[in-house]
Amino acid sequence: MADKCKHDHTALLGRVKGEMPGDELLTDLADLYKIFGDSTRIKIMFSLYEEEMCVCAISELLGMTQSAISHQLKVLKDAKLVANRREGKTIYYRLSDDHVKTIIAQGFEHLLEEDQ
Amino acid sequence: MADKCKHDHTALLGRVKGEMPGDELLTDLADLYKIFGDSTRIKIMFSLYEEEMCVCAISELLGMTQSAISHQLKVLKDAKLVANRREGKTIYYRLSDDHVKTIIAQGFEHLLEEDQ
DNA sequence: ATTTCATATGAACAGTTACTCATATGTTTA
DNA sequence: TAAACATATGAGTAACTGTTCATATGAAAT
Repeated sequence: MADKCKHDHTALLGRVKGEMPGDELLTDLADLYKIFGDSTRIKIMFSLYEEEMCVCAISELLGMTQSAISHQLKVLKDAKLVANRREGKTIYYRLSDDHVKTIIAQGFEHLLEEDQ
Repeated sequence: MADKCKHDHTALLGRVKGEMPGDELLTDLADLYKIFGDSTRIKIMFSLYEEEMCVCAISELLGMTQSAISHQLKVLKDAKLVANRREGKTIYYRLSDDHVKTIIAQGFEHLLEEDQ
């Protein structure tokens, strides 16, 4: 699978392989970032940054259908990035974790530094 | 586009809209995370965490074709997440920014906390 | 009980993406 | 100059993803 080249990488590869986390963990990490990698989901998470919101409020805020928002909320909930509570017919969503805020803030910092 | 509901969200939406960054910035943020959301690219970035590597070394380390790695390195370079230098026929890649490390580390923290 | 309202969900479709294969580019060595 | 080597890149393809549309679920009100 990996193409051959004439370099001798044995020492380097030994070192790097030792430091690398396992495949499974790296895949999990990629899957986590995949969820942040969609503007609709990012907007949903930003909407919930300060306070909880019901589905139709998010839908109205983002100008998207309730169905589209619900589908994405499911993705976010499966990843445990948001949680919800029911109050009658209405379901309120919130960020489930302060890490979500930290991750978003970190990405922002990167973006803003780049602009300089 | 957004479905109607009987709730009155005017106050809430006013507040949240004021706090939300612009659409363009949120899209840029999603695009940044999109790049982290692929296990091959994550593995490449981890490979470069401690020291620079040439393309064929990465290819050998990950057990993938040189072409596949080169394609992904281009994505990473276009996003300015990696940089490279030439030394004869060989091209060495490195992380272009300490932010890359911070972003990865942040995601890891989230994953590890979840496991508890 | 039936209707209304808020949300969830399955199927289908269009757009995107990551890899493979073949080939091109750029550098060194013979 | 030609051959060998390291890397880059375009086209093609299979798999994935986000939205829409239609419908289902679950709770409250009539």
